[in-house]
Amino acid sequence: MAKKKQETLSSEEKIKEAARKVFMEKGYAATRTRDIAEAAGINLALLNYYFRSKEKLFELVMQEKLSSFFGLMLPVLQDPASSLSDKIHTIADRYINMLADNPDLPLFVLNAMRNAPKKFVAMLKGADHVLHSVFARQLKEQNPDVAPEQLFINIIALCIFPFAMRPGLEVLSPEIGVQFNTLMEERKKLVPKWMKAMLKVK
Amino acid sequence: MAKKKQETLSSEEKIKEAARKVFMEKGYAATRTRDIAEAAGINLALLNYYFRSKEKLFELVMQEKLSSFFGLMLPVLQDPASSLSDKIHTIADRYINMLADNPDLPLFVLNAMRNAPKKFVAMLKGADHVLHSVFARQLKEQNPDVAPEQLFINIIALCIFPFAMRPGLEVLSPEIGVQFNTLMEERKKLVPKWMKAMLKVK
DNA sequence: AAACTTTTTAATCAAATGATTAATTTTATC
DNA sequence: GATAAAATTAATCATTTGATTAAAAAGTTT
Repeated sequence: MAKKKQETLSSEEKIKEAARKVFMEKGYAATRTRDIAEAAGINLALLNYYFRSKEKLFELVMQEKLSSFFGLMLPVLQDPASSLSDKIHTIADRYINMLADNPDLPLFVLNAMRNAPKKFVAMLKGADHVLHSVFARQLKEQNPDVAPEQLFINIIALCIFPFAMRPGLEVLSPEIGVQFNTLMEERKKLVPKWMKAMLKVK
Repeated sequence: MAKKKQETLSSEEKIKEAARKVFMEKGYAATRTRDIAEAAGINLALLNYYFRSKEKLFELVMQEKLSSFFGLMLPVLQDPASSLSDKIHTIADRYINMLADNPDLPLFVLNAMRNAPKKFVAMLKGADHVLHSVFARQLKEQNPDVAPEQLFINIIALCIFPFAMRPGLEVLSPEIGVQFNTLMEERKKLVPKWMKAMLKVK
């Protein structure tokens, strides 16, 4: 069972796990350190014993989440060996897979970027060359008439936004809610096709 | 001057204005009623005098924002007189215009939908027929091979997501930051073209 | 097993926070 | 201009919340 594993985790790791869960679900401000302690099944004081403060613990989680979020994209953008089509396919496939398992990640990352742009800058030092990446160059080669930024925004938007707006979609159309996973699965093939079609637009 | 107008606002209206501003910038949990009182230039007790509680005031603002956010889209989706192409053009144009003036709106709405799906359901009662709208029917007519939900998601994603991810974009590529407004202006024409191209994808 | 270190706990603190109260000032009504 | 109603204020409450402390328990070393 999953329980067995949890029980054998160290207190430090139990707190981290709980912090990931609660911070992702409620965000920094709405999270109480007591929520985390309770979810972890540990004494509140242990949180400060291991992590000094709520903020430090949050930064740890944020660092992790930003890494897994951008780590999935950045190496692909810079890969000189793969074609543009390959890159688009890989990005769509990876993001849709990952977000199916981490539905709260997009909103968490968007909020983190908005609320702490400075820390965020520091974290992504060295990753700030999207515009001069191999990916951008390949986009430009394929379609010199549209700014590569536009198409970069598009692939990210098409892959990630559906997950961010899922709760809204479920209200606007309950049917979408029940078939959401299927729709996202379809998107793995559709996004590359759509991108290909958009690349032809002048 | 803009000041003149503000000074003549009633206390009630000053509080609402300040609440809009602070809630939009920081979200519900991170906002202190004292922040709002200070921004409004009124005594803290007046907030409760006019609005009973922080939560009631927030719901008022949320109601307003959701209305302006969805009110822009829903009538278009149901318009039997306009063509599919017209609808797409109208939606892109309106959203990009509106979000240029309200950059925090997307994240605010996404968070509101995620955090209070129940209240959100109540608010949008009667607007829950995206899938059976004229727009959805027109999409289906134009391309029976792709679920209309997919293309509905796409136009929303292409228009709204760039604003939600703007802080991230500015870090990933400072150049995008400076030319953001220009890029969004270009998108008014590009989004309809892209949608047209995507509609042909089987 | 004594001495020492690390981990864990219960109790508590100080500051922050949403809300209320009672008094005062301003505005409207007669 | 007196009287009542509405608006505003300063002071205060009760809780919540992040964090600390001092003591106890568990684990390690010699």
